[in-house]
Amino acid sequence: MNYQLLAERLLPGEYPSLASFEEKYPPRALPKGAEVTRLAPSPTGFIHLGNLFAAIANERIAHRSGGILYLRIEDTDLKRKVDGAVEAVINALKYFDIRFDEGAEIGGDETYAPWYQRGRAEIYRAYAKRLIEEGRAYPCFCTEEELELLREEQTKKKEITGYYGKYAKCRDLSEEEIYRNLDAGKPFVIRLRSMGNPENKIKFHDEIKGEITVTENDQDVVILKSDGIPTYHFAHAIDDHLMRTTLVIRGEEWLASLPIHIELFEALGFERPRYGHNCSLMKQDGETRRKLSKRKDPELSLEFYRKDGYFPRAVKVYMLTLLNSNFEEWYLKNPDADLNEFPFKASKMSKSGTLFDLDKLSDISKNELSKLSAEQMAAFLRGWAEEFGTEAQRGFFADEEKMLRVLSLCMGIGGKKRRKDFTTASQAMEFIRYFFERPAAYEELRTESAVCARVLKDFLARYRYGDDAQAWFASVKEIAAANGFAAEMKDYKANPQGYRGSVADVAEILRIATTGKANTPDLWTIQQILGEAEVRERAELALRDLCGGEDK
RNA sequence: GGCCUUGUGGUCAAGCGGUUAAGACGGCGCCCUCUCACGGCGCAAUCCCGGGUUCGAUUCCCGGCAAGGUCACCA
Repeated sequence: MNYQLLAERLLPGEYPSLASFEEKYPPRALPKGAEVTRLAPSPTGFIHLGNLFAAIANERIAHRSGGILYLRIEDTDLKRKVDGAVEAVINALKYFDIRFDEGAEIGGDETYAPWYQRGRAEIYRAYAKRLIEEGRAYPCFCTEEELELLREEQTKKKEITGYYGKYAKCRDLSEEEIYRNLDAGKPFVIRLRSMGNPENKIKFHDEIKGEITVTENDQDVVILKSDGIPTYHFAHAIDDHLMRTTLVIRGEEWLASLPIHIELFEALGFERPRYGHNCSLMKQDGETRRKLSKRKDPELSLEFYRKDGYFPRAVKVYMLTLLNSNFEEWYLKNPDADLNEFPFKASKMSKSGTLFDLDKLSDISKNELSKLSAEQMAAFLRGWAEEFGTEAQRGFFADEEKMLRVLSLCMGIGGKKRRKDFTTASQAMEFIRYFFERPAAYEELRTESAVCARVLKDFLARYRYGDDAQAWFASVKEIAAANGFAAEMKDYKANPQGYRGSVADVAEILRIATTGKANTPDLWTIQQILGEAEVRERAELALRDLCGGEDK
């Protein structure tokens, strides 16, 4: 068979020589050891935790080594295209401090452009043409229906499904048959003529998993679809070679197609990049666990974290602790270090799927947020409120000075110990709400309401706004004593039967009256922030609404 | 079903022939001048199973089992 002629018939016209591509996209002039990594999403615009997970690994490895991280868009499937998706991806990642050096919509060095695969059609076809000329690729005229039938037949016979060996009908079509089909105008795809044998096992070094064995590929995979656009596999081999990628960190789901890629690189005569296949994020689903799915699991979406107001650095720290097992220890020792100083290593990446743990994330969030100054916290909350908060919540920021005092109190700024009350912006806004709105409801009291009423009346009679914390608490003790409560905790503990309760119960009454809640930071400070008139007002209100206005 | 990967407390995990089998999150208990938060102390809880190899296996080998991934003209 004259492959030369066939190639010309299949992909007519002049294509740039393969050598010219090598020239146009030369090896990168980077210092030794510098890694070139990439992110290659399809333009659905949906970027999720799994993407972020891989993105952080790629970014860290590239930049730790003095290399390059670039963004390539795999838009070979039109069905997946969504407008504005690329910008969405870039912005979402920027939020987590992941920046590209070059790539689609990035600017930077354009030597290796175009970054959209649709813009590289000529390149793929040129290589496909060469493969046809060499007899390593051939046209296939099978329809999708035929392939479907084949699959059913194979399944029924319990044989391996796919287009290979004796099942590859078009692999050995005669020259005559090929041209007859072509003349009839039948659509065709280009398939690789695989030379592999699945009996052969290949040892392979994976940067994350270590030594693994893979089976040789024997599938005559499609490399060019009937519209002349390459499949992922073919585009991957060509792009990562021409863009001079040194290390491909990608999801574990690609491990199964590694044999195809190995054969493709070999057929094309390219040196392979190194690979690292990282585990996926899992979720507990009843008895079993499964890969986080974008349809079922809202927490997979990055949007979920933005809406809830998770602090970006916290999410990043959490990802890092999952990504590198020694990160947590390092971070404990260097709590204030720049995250980029951590010596990230692909070999420290986990081999097995990890269950996503919201509790852990919350804990990290509390710690991260507690490191902020009141000003930083206010800025973070305001940013969140402007985008996701209610009108009322935005109103909290009207009095900036008050907001700063509130945050300082809730974060323990100025005290001996930092408080850690906040996990997310939405939770924090709810937490500080009583500073800005009167209680709409009261948490349950341990003390009967008639007694509460007396305590509140006493409080109203004795409250002096000018009292310092000590004097204030002394008067709370007096109120306690006057109403049959133990003024000293020790006394109460020594003789619980002898009292109606302790000063703690009295404090609870006052706390719930002024905030509606049983648990808050220091009450005296809260009252200082609220102001005398407001404190009295709330006590009166509580007397009426909480205690039914009971007198005596 | 074939192939590949993975199997240490509830979760993330150190460990890589001899350890009281780290640490973190979560849970529980106690302490900490009024609650909460913070902090401190403590408790419970783990080497998937079965065979080998070895004086000795969580660690090495084999075989099971389980979980996950993948088998498209999607990436």
